[in-house]
Amino acid sequence: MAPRFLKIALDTPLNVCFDYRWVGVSVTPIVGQLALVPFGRREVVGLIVGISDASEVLPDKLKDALAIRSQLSPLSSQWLELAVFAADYYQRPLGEVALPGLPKNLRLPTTVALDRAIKKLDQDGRAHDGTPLNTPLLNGAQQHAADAIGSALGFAPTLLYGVTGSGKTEVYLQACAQVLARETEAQILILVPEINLTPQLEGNIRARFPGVMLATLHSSLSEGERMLHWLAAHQGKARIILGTRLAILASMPHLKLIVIDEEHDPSYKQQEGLRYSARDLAVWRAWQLGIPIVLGSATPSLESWHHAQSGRYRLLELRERAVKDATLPRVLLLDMEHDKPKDGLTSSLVASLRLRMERGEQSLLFLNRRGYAPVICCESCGWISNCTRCTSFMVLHKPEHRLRCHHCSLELRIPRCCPTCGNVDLQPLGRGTQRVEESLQQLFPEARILRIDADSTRKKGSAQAAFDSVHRGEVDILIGTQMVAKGHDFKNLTLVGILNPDTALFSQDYRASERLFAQLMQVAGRAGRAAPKEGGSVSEVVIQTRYRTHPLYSAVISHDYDHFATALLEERAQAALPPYLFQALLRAEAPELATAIEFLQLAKACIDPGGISINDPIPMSMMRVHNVERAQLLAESTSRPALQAFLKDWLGILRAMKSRVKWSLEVDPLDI
DNA sequence: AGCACGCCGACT
DNA sequence: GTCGGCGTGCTC
Repeated sequence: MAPRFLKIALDTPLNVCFDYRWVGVSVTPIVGQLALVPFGRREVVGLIVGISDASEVLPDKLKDALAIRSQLSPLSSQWLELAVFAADYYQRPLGEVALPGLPKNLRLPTTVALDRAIKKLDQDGRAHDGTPLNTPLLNGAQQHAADAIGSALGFAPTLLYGVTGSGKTEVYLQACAQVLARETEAQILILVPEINLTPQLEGNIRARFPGVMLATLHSSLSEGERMLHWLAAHQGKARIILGTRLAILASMPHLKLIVIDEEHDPSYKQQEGLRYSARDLAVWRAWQLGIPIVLGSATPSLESWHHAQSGRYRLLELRERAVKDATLPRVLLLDMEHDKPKDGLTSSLVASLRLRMERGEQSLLFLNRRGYAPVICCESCGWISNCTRCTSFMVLHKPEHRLRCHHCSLELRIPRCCPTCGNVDLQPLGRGTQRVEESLQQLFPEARILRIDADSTRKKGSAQAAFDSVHRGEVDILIGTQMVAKGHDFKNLTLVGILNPDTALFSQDYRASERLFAQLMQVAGRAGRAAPKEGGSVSEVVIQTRYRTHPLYSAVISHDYDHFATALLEERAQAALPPYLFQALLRAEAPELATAIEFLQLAKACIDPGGISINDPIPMSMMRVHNVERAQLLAESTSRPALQAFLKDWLGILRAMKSRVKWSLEVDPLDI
């Protein structure tokens, strides 16, 4: 038989596919299969994206492919199209999109792990019975939403806007039940921001659908588990796939519904490597497959809200809390100008905490700043603890007796005296969770206080243990960073105190207020999720602020996302900002800022921008990290296709420049 | 990105 | 005399 030529995508930054000869007779290659090939001096696994009788490559350069992974059914043409779309949209090589999403064990020269996983799945003779167990009764709004989602056919994007505690999860589950019942092979993808924060969801799904196989896909799986779960999804055996953003690139041949929980959450955006938005790719995938997709949130992203307002997405609303008699908490603003805080706590907040203590109820204090103090300073000469490698402060971590840079992880012992003037009196400035914990312990010596932040939960499983002890009622006052804001359903929590949100009000970043609002609503939503007890407290959220008249706080007080979002959208429209504008950010880094800026100037000058507006290069807001200096260049257009076409040409030129400067492009950047 | 080759500094 | 620093060049 004449040799066949395989076009293979490999995981390299080179923006091309590579041709190989296939001379095997017993195996006929198929597009979508994986193949082991020699590449330079190594052997790697690539994806067959084309097969033909001829190759443009000179015959003496061509090598033979070594093996085809024929025990694995080919990835579908639709999955391939998804990878091609993502590669084009984010301007990355196809192989860099298609291959890193596969389990590492699939990309090894040996197939033992694959063969083992296949065997294990073959032995699983589950009935695939989608009948739900113990389905709770929904309220009217929930039932309407579940029916609307569950019965939708074709591409039907829905924004499920439901206040915190309104029972969105139950709506998803009952919509899932309808889809599973209707189509015997249907698969459902449920995306969550971080799997660790929603361990109860996995349990809920298993309990509800004991007859169907559930596969989870997230970054903390072991390689063996990842292989097994990915394969279960690929073979169609897993009918519910629960995962984080990376799961959007899984192979699910019978995908019939996509659910994106907390769709506004920034963790759907990958912040390194291929900087994709799992939410956006999910919408594309639903469109491609012609299936319904639900985006759920109490504080939808402005992008999604905009689509709902314009009618592109269907809007479904849940305005009531699902638990009978549970109401949204009362929100109060504590004016720090009049009630001067001592150790970061106003007297009113302290009184509220005391009240909860007396009634045996739990309180939560939210401060989005870990460590003891964000900086220490010398009062006599003005020295402050700057990081020597970054444009940032070294944060005081008192328990460890260390100064730590949160950007490059540089650690120093706390200096005995000022490095410039020798003064021994170094003072912590500002406060983080550790310092608040210390003050609370002095204020309430008898209280059981627990701090939850990235530092207190470094060990694997310790976050879960901490949350469990809160649920068991072993904690009176919980203090934490945004880790405590999401998802948790604390039944006995009646007070949420928000310590220092003002800094985000006047940020340079135009998305800061959208994020702050979402965060405040989220953490406020931890309070009052159960019906109030006889003689118990009314659930309250208290916000310590110096700007009590700020419209953002007015919106939080009235739980009024609609008006707030509409006002923000109006501002964005007037200022010509996303979602009315599309952006791409070119970043460059070098030992010296000037080198990075120079490169970006060259990048700006090397092309006729046409209708695209290219700003001037500027240093990044965190200019230096780990002794690398960084700058950025923003390209904008009101037309997404125009921007896409421009980027394709631009990247071609930039790649051809072969500059020594390290650069990268981000499409639809979140942080500018 | 890997992984080689290649040409200059301090060490068993 | 070697080990090893990272510049630069290539991968069907």
